[in-house]
Amino acid sequence: MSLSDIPTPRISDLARVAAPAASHLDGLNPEQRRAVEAIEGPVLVLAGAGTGKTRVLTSRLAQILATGRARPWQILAVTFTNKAAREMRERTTAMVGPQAEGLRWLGTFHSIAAQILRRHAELVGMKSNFTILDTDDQERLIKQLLEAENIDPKRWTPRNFAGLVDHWKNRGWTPERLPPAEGAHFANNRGAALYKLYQERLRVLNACDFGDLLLHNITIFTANPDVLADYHDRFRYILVDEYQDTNVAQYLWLRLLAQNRQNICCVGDDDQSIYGWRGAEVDNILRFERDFPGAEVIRLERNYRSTEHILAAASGLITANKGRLGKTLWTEAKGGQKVQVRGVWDGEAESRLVADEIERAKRAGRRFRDMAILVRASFQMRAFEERFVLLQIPYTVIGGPRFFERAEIRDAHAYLRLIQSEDDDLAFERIVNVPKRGIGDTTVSRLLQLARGQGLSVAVASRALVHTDELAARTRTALSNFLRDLDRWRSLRDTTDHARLLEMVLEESGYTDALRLDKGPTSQTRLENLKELVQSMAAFENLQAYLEHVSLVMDLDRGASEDAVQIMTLHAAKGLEFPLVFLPGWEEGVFPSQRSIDEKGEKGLEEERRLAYVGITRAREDARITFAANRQVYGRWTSQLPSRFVDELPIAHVEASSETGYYGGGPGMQEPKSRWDEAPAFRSSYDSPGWRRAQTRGSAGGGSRQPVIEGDGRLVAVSEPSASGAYARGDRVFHQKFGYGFVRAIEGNKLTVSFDKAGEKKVIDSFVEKA
DNA sequence: TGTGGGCCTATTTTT
DNA sequence: TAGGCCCACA
Repeated sequence: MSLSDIPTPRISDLARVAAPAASHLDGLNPEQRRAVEAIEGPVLVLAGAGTGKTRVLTSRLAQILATGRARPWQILAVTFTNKAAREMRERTTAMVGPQAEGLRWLGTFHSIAAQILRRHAELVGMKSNFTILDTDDQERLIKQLLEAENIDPKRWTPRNFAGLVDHWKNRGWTPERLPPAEGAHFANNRGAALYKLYQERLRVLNACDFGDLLLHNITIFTANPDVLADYHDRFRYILVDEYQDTNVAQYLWLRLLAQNRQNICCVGDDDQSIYGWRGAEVDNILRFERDFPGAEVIRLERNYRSTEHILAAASGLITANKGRLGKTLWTEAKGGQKVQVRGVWDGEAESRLVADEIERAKRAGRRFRDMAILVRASFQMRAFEERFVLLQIPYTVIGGPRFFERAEIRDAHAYLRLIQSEDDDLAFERIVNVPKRGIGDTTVSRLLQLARGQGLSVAVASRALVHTDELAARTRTALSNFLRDLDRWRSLRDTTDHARLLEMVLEESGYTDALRLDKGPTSQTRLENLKELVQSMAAFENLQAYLEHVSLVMDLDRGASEDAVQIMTLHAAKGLEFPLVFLPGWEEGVFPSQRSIDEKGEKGLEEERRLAYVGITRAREDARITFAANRQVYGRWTSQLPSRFVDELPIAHVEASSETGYYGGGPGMQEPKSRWDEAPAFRSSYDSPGWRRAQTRGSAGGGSRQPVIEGDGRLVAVSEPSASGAYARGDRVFHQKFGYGFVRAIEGNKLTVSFDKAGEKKVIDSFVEKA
């Protein structure tokens, strides 16, 4: 949520802001005010998109503090992202002043759970300086485990297993509590045993993964009532953001903490639950009232973001979902632009259209940064990027490979981790031979073996080994040099500034030299990334604090404030808003994603629909949906049907038009129905809802009936044998993609056409028309 | 220890 | 189509 959730202040409001008295209540609408003032007892705030959710949360914090019900450190306020936590802190500070600094239990689920776990680590057999593994470490650890257990890593990938473990932990299942059927999912019923082994390895490494943070908390609370009672005493009020995204483990954690005082306030929107695939349980929000009897449910339905048509279009779409708590958003911003829906010939035409409109909007005075392109999947981004580069439209891709996940950053962190804790085997393995120092895989696996056998960490085992004749002389020297360097760096740790220390390490280890010598195209960027890393460290007190930060805060606030069009996935767009939003790729299979439907059926489809809802509601003034008849996916041309979501938009709030539109795809392809420049032609698509078409397609006989054309226009799979014979050799024809040409040969429904510009191509007859 | 070729796989990803 | 990964080979 952003500042614009707040209704635009009037002059009178501004005057009032100056007065300190209870200003956090000013300008709230009645429902918001109720949500802020209902402090005691369980409260569920159903906050629709753009209804001022963050405002309510922060005002509520302010209210609790202002009424003296609790001191800042007696409030637990949890969010999912660091960004949300930061924003809540900032906005609360703006309301109540420095008092907000004391909100030491305001943070993400994971960071708060980590703090709690550090205090009681010994209760689950860990030391309080445990390492938090990220997914990469996790997968490498699992890989070793699977290798040791002789499990075919091709058939059963580490990633698979990591995913399963994550899923189990999200559901609150420790190895002991894992339902027997679950273990059967991996490596012929060995899942449960492997899970146990994995947890044992973690314990030996004094490490835990993200899922463990919550899970260990739950174990501690359940097994130690006194500890839990201590937190009951401490946390007088609990606030939860984005409650619809909580998984079972988070839910259990919250319930344990809230069970005594019942002062829990959860804010969320069931219609914006889009993380089911990551373990989020919409059920948590749906059954809040059962879990917390006597809970007050408050609906925020007044939207301050979007115009009437946008809101109505989104609301209409989402009504197709079952099992909603139900909200009806309304706004005072009447009128405005209808949601535009356009069909285009292919992905290229789509990017061309969007780029054109962006340029037009820019000329009309809109800033680039006020426009966003929200895609379902990142492969859709490329077409836009290419087009933008060509036209020199500035853009930024939000998300994508993240800073802390880059190899060079992780290498640097591995050095730091190893300096911080000698026992960090994963860090040791990562950089023992990076840069190359002649300690090959053979040596490393021998070290590992030795360490395992003696129950030592690899570093300690190595230390012993360099004094024996076990290793070849050259390897031994290399290893002992490496250990010596490590010792030296470690001895400097407490006296040297940590940023400076990293600089030294990178230089002295030869890491930067190796990069400088590397002629690869990315080495320059990587050096710059490292430089940036060193700079970012300055903000932290010491190495320990820094490392804690990077393991939990995988985002670096990097100034992306230039005026550029924003490209991102729909997921990444949640919580954001833009005056003008483009929603491309509304095609069956792309959006809704085929895979979601295949894997989760109706549930998956509903989540996709919520994603569509999130997409539309990001727009303040203007939402523009497009779908293409043809698209290149993984190098093959496929033809697409318009998304069923297009059909589900209430027609009164939609404006359908087409420039190059070609309603291509399924049965409709049979007759060269050509263009449908006029809206009426488009409307006919509403008469036969997309889903019905999709079903027809699915059941209309074996196999794919979609025409699939190779990149060169060669047909590899045809739909119906269509009305050919309409063409003869020498006919002049027009093709949407290739332009004008003459028919050279006819083979069933395939025409060989010599195009004026594009040369000779084979095309399906229904893709051309007589010129 | 480095490299080239063949093979495989392809959503979404708060921590 | 394209990028990543593994293995074989030098």
